[in-house]
Amino acid sequence: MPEGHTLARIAHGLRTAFADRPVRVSSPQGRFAAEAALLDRSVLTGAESAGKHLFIEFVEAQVVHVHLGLIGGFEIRSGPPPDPVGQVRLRLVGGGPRAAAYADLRGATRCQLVTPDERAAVVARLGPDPLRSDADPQRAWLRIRNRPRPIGEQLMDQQVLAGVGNVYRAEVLFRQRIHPRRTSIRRGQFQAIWADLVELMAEGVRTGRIDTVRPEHTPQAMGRDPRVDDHGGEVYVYRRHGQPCLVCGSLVCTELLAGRKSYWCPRCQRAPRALG
DNA sequence: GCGCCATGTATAG
DNA sequence: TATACCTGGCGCA
Repeated sequence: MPEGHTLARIAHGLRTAFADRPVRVSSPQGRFAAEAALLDRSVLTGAESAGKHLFIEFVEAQVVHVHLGLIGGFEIRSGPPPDPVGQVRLRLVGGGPRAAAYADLRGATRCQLVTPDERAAVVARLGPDPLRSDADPQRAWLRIRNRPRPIGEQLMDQQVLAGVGNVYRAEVLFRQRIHPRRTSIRRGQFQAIWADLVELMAEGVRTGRIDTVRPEHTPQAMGRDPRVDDHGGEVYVYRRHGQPCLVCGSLVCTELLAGRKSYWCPRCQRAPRALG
């Protein structure tokens, strides 16, 4: 379940559980075993996310670069570690006897030791991250303005915006009433998208979920039976293909865009004229 | 139990 | 553009 907010939460969780103390590092599954042995018992100094990337920092500028891909997960729990379940690529165990904690990484597409230069190169390739207070949205806007591609494609491009995935793409475009295949959006529209992402993703970091439905559109507020929506009303269009729009009742559409299913409401998000 | 799909990306053609 | 990779949950027998 990894969009940018998930990685930010993981980074925070790792800092809280392990920072400034030696940790046991292992790879029960084996694919990270040699590197884990090098890091074992060294002090974990920090953890930081950049978009959907995670960097776990150890003493002496040793950094583990993690990318969860589509299906990876990093589970952080308090208490003593149980026997590993499934394919645990990386396990961290720390804390004293009074505050034991462990973290298990599974299914990641990337987990490797990197140099500071390699880390910097990864970050340099990313567009501004709405979760970072020092992000410069102007960089994203210039890129979007100069390359007339569908906005639904641009939002998924990590070189344009870092941390946005398929859920936030669908939801922010719905909230801003912009069709995913619209090209050449106006500056004001981009500013609204950015501001909305800043708010939605920060909320995602706080709650660990993606909730995008405004209070006035919840099933209760609309006088609708909450049970009709199997997502519990937290999203407007994501994965709601063929179901009625929470605002106007039109059936939600879907189409492949940038290799992923894009969702939109045909009435609330007017199609660009070029599409007929 | 099986097959499909998934909040992602890299690489081949 | 298509496919490979990684794991878990779901719908459907």
